[in-house]
Amino acid sequence: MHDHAATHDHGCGGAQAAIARAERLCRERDLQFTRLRRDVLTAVASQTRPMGAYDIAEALSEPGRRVAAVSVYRALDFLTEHGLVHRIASRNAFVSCGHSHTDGAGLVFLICRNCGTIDETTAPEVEDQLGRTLAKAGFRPISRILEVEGECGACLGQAGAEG
Amino acid sequence: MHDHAATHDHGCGGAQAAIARAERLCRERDLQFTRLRRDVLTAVASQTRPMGAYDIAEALSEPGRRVAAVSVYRALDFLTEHGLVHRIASRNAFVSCGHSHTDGAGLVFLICRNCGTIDETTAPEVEDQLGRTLAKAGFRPISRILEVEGECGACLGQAGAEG
DNA sequence: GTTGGCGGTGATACACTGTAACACTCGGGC
DNA sequence: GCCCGAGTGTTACAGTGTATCACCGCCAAC
Repeated sequence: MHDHAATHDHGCGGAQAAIARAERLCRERDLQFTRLRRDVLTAVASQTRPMGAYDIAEALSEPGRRVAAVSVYRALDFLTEHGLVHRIASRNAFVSCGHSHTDGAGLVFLICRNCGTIDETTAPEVEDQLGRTLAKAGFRPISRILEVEGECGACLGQAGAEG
Repeated sequence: MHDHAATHDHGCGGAQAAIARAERLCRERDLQFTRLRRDVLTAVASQTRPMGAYDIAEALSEPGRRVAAVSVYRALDFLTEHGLVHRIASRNAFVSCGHSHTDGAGLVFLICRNCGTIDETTAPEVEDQLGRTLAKAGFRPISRILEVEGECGACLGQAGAEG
């Protein structure tokens, strides 16, 4: 249950890509990509499951370097503000952004109830329909969260093979 | 900001309807609609804005009757389990269900950033599209949350009239 | 070189959100 | 009377997030 490997470009390899993207974005926007922010992003991006702020703080703490949760929150604020990580409201946790758009709009998060892996996709048709529904209701959207909990394809395949 | 009135069937009148619906549902399913559960539902249904569990506990406490948050949580568990109230993940708060379906599927919550009012609607077209997207991704959904933050029609109308 | 401002960080404390565990009450069945 | 189960009261505690202040490093100004 705890050693479920990444199914696509997350995992340890994904962390490097996330870091590279962050470095580029910070250079473009003249932002400081400090060590703490890099470390927090690395920790989050090395997992396919959402990490809590305190988990991150613990993961980053070593003998001789204690990272307080409050520092992690500040780094997460920065990273989420610039679309490098996303907050999963239903879990109070964070995942690295798997895309390169970094605008944070129109995302759908698929959270597997079995293995805990989070998949991040976009669904333009859903966004279109939702936009129409909101317009009809006279509501002007600013941000939205769409999180689906269920069973991912990998777990369904395993269950089918085993059962 | 704090005296914004209900825009439709919420408010003090909505509470009575919610209670009536809850009583009927509990009778049908042979559930206990106890005083605490009724009081919690009344408190939640009398507001158009989502209430935190501790807000509810405070609202229910009087001289001579202290309602602990943990009791409120248990009542909320019961009420959410039977679709009488909904949890707003992005706010860690709860609202009374404005519909009579009580199955909790396919709901969209519209949260006004200005007045804090929550509107609850269904959007079958959005659900259809989302279902197709999930099927294409090989993901079997069990539950989903869809919460939109923005500006409600009432506030947009006021801003337009004032500005 | 020193000073002063500013953004980021460290650290403590605190507020808010949610759960675990246990005792008690109340009603129904034996 | 006794047991039993559901609901509630109570305390304690874990998890999540913010406020506040001090410190540090960098850079610009003097």
